[in-house]
Amino acid sequence: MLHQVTIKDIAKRLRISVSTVSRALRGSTEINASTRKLVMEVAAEMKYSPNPVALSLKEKKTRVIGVIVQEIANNYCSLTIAGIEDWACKMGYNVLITQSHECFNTEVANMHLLASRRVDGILITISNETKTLDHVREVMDKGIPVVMFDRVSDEINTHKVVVDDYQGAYDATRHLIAQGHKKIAHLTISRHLGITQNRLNGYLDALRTENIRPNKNWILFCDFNEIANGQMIRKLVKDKNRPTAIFCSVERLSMLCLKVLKELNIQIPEEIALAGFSDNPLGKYLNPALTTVNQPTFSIGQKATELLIDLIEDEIQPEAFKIIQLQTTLNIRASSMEVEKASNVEN
Amino acid sequence: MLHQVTIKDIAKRLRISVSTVSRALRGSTEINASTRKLVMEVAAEMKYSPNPVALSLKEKKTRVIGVIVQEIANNYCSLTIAGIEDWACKMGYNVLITQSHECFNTEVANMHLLASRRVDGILITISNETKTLDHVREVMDKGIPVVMFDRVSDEINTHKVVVDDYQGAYDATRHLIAQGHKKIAHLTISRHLGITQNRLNGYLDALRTENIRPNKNWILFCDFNEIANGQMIRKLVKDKNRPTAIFCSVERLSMLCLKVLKELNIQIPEEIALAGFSDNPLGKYLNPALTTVNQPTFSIGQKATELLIDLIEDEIQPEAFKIIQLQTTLNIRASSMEVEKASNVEN
DNA sequence: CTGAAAGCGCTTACAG
DNA sequence: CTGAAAGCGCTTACAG
Repeated sequence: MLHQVTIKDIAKRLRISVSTVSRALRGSTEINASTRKLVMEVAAEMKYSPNPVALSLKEKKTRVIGVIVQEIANNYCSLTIAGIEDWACKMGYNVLITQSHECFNTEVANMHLLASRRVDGILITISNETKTLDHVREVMDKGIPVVMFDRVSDEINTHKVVVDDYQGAYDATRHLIAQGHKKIAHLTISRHLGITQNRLNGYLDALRTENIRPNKNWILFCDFNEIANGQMIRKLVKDKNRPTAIFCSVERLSMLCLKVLKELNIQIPEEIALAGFSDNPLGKYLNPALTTVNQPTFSIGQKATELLIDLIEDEIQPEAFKIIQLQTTLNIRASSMEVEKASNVEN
Repeated sequence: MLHQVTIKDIAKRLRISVSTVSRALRGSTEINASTRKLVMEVAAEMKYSPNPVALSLKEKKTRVIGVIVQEIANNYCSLTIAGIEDWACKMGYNVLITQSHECFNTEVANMHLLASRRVDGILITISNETKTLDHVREVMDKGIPVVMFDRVSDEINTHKVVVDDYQGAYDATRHLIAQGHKKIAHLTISRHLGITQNRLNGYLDALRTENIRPNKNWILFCDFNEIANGQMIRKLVKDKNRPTAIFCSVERLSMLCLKVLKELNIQIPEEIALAGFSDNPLGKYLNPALTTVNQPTFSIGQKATELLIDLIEDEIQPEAFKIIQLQTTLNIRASSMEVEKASNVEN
């Protein structure tokens, strides 16, 4: 790299000390106005820009926020990241993104990486595999604030930003019931994740309101083995006593359902209706258009970042941590509508 | 932030000098093996991790790569970013992502931000609005290497990674012709972008092979005003002499076409066939499943990062810069298939 | 109002 | 083999 201009260069040029240059640049009041003007002019002329690395070393602040998500290329994640970037940028912070790829060990390694990079704070949504939270406690003990979003954990005492998973699942299930369904299956992910429990409870409570007894065989906990998942779904829908509707807790499973049902030539929604959590803007163009519970992903990112920067910059720590719960919205589309209604579908 | 342990702490604990600690940690050969062992043990015990900020200041290297994309939440961008992260991570670099939001001024500001953050190199795909490249030249003149990907510019002499836009457009258009179409429209973006020109040329040359005269009214240059774009499309397809197929140069326009055609109750592909560049994994689930030209986005990110790190780390600059051209693949689906064929469609 | 000095955490040429 | 010193770019308490 060629030489970047430093305050030393400005000082030399003006034959004054670096202290004076520094003070002039920072707008210190104890500097002679004319000196200040001179320094500013020369700085502009030489295209001086302060070296943040030097500042970081001095201040022990990097103005960098570390983020751990599952997968950048995942639509949900990238929308959240956009929200994070948005708020961070406004507040003069930069963002360092890492991915766990849903692997616990990678998540732990990322935590250490971010801490060693001396980020000012960390935003995390935990992996599917994560069951212990020592790695999170460890960085918090080092004094690095952490805010959890989306997939959070009760074991960690800090600010959290989630969507109202319970309500979202409840609304979707109530909708399926309103369409006449009583035999509703639920496809979900790791049993031990908070969002799994909350969405499951929303589903169960919705059934309960209509005195529908849940069928254990219709609640499927899936993992990341798409082939095995596909077989579970195939078994579910080929059974004599099969459900007439399926509610999926994540987009990935909705898509897999769509695929399997098409392969088996099962009509949606005539034979089996479909609804699921998803934020993909293409959802409405699917075949059939998919009924989705949408999450305010961009806002989640923004809000989590706002809370984190508060923790970073506030002298006094809050006596109580906040749990922000954002509302989901239900988008009813062809995949779950009674057939006669489906003809005048939204686009 | 609480106190993070430094080499000074280790030195104090062992009553030796920081120089010795530093050398032991770095595995210098001129250190007594037993001293070295001791230092390593204490460092591990105290959970020492070197402060990269101090190193950056000394080495004038941050091991951070800056990236400028249009929009993180855009599927194409996030896939590329995943590839960038992948390679950077392997090489021990971190990535700082910024977004131009397709705005020239923001792109320039991001360029300055990244330079002032002292990134070791920059990866950029230019905005829709970008017509002058002085901001790119400026950072390169400061000694910060730049690699361009996707939307590149002839005016800048550096490594570039692109897909074979010409061939991708050519293949898609040839396919439409093979399906019996002669009246093929082309929807594209800013006229002055390289990718626009290349895709347009691929389209035109494909028509030429069959002696089909291009119709100027069927080549639409769109911008970001979705309403105006929608009206252009509506006008196109409501015309008496309308095309029987539309080839879109970007996903956004394919989706808009889909929307407009559905609104007008025009059957796809029976009345108008559709094909377009897109990498959305949901493409095959669309209604109808969309014929797409797919780009190897992940590889683009990886390759661009590889070339950038070469520029950063190699002592001698290459005498000639490379232009890497990656191949697209055509995925033929229901939106462009002759109806009788469409019945046994892939899923 | 201005300057010399110390210090942030680390490395390394120079002495010994 | 080990240590004291200088330096990366900057800020700021201390003197004057």
